[in-house]
Amino acid sequence: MIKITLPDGSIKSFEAGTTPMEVAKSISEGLARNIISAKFNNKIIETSTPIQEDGSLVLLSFNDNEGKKTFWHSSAHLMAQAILKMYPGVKLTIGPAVDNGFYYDIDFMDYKISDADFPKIEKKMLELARGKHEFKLREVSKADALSYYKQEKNPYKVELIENLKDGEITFCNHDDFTDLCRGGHIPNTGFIKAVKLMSVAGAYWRGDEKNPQLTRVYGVSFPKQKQLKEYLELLEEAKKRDHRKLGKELKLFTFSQQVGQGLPLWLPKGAALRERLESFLKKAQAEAAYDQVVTPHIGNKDLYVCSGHYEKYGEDSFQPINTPNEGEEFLLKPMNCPHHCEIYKSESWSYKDLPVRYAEFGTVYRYEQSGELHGLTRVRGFTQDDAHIFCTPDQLDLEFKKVIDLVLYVFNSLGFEDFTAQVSLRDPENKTKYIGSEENWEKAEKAILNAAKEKGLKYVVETGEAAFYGPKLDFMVKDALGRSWQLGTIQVDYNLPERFELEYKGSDNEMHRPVMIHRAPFGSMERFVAILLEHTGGNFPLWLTPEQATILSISEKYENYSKKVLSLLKNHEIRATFDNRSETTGKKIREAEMNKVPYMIIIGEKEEEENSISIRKHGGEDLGSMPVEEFVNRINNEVDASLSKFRV
RNA sequence: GCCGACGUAGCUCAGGGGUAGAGCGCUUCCUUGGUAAGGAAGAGGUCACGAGUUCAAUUCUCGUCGUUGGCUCCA
Repeated sequence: MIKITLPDGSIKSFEAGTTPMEVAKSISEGLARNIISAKFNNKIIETSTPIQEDGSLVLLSFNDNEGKKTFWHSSAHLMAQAILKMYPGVKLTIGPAVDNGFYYDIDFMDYKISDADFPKIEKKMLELARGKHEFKLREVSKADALSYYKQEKNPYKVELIENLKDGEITFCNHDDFTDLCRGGHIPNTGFIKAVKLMSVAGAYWRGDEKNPQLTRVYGVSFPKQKQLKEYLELLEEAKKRDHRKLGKELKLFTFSQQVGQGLPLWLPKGAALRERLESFLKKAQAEAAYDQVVTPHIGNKDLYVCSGHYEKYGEDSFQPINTPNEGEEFLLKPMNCPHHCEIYKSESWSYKDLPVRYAEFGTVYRYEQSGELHGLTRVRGFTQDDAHIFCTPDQLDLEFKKVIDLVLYVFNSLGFEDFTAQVSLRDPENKTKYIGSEENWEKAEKAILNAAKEKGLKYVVETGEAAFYGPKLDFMVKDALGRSWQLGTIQVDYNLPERFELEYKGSDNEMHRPVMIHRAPFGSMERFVAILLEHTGGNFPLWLTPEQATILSISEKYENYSKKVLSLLKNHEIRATFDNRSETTGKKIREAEMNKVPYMIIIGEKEEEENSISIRKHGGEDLGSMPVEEFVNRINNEVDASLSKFRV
């Protein structure tokens, strides 16, 4: 007999060789119908895998993340089977589950495939799925595995097998289909009731561009048709929130081929919104004793040679600007930090002066690969809400915490509630590739971990993910649709102070090297606005939104009174407009709704007589009529409630 | 940069070897209206650009540029 520990802590005895499915049946038939795989001692196994020893067992359904993964991985097998039947001779490579489904990388040889072929592949998959073919995992010897794939003329699988150990190689069969696979499958293909192929894309064998290019087919599948429908609706919703679409509709920004790809043009509304964000942060930074600096958009190439950026990124950057002076070269600024280092160097410092905090909304230019450009989230010219803090190693701890406070303040003010942090530390196995003393790294890593803990951040630690010049803390926010985005970053840097030979005089009358902190709560203004757009769906917080209120007059007769109201609002610094076109009220309301204006002010005969205004909120709520003063107070209160002052 | 898809009016998109359509927007006129589209008329396009095939190309082929989904990259 073996003892199985279930997630609720209960321990049950079973005969050795019992399968997870039998365990499920012993609990309830309903459970047995729903489980699609299992996890035994933290290893994913099939529901039919006999268990031979004591251990803990988790039964997985499609609702569990790991269950989903096995479901999607199994679907990849099914897709491969369908594709192999329709395109005989294609070479399969790998077919894993990913966060939103699965893919299979296939060498299609001479076949061409496009999304027009998807419906018939989907049909074939469902047809095959209905056969309820069991997924059967079996061990094969390395020699047999190799000879099987050599005979199949599949060099990719052969390469994969060559890197595996004999005795650890398993094949998975279902129906007439065989695949190299380590396992973790659903019981049979019949569970797959809905499939949708999403896209084809090129992908290199093993992710290396020197290798042959394969065709990656992405798909998603579900146990119920209804779930597929819901998923597709979610995608539709995401599409509606796409910042590129909203940016166009709300007239925030645009691009022009004439100007150049990846170079955003901010339209008046977008520019004003961005400035509002900037002054919001400037105010907080002033409170936190940052000094604003301004540096030029270009710098002598030697500056970036000194910083090391030229060596590392020069090749892929905008090419140097030459001048009539022989040998003189300038670069478009790819980073603000070298400039700030030079500002630091312009005077001598005592430990009593530190920390020094230089902040700049610095526009930088990077020649991102053309295929990587994407709306405002990946561009070639963007403005960082950059700042560099020069401090003594002893001040690092406190400074880091202060930066976290600032980042949290920014997130709170903008309604990002669901975020996580990632602490990136050194690779303990390979400490030689990092610059800076052991002692300082220890200090910095401890400082970050302490700060994260003390500030109550939800964080994960990634060892080996630190930059060569220092550890860092990145913030990932989730938008309204649960998608994760990296925003703010705080990085410790030992490298630049070294390269620029930055110094301060310590209390011991000796010169010492300061530590630098790079930080950007927004990351970049472009990226941040994009994410904010997707997060809010274009319904910005009142303090930020381009148009807080719009006056809709019932007819031209009320134009004078409307204008009077408009100027009253403007006197109170409320961003209001007046729609005095000769359109019906219904139409004006519809357009204001689509432009996502938070408050609509309706003015007609009644309002003019009463010397009041009627308010409709975005979304349809009728707030009735009120004096202008009351409305002004309402707006101010709402802004104040969402936007607290930053205090250190 | 690489692979696939796409590029038609300011915007969203239909069409298709015989040289172009809708809705919205815009202009003018009528209408003066009460909480998500009032009516009419009009202007607006070398069908991304360049070459090729063809009697004829916006349509087919190739190339370029751009957009887009991925891959690789991201100071």
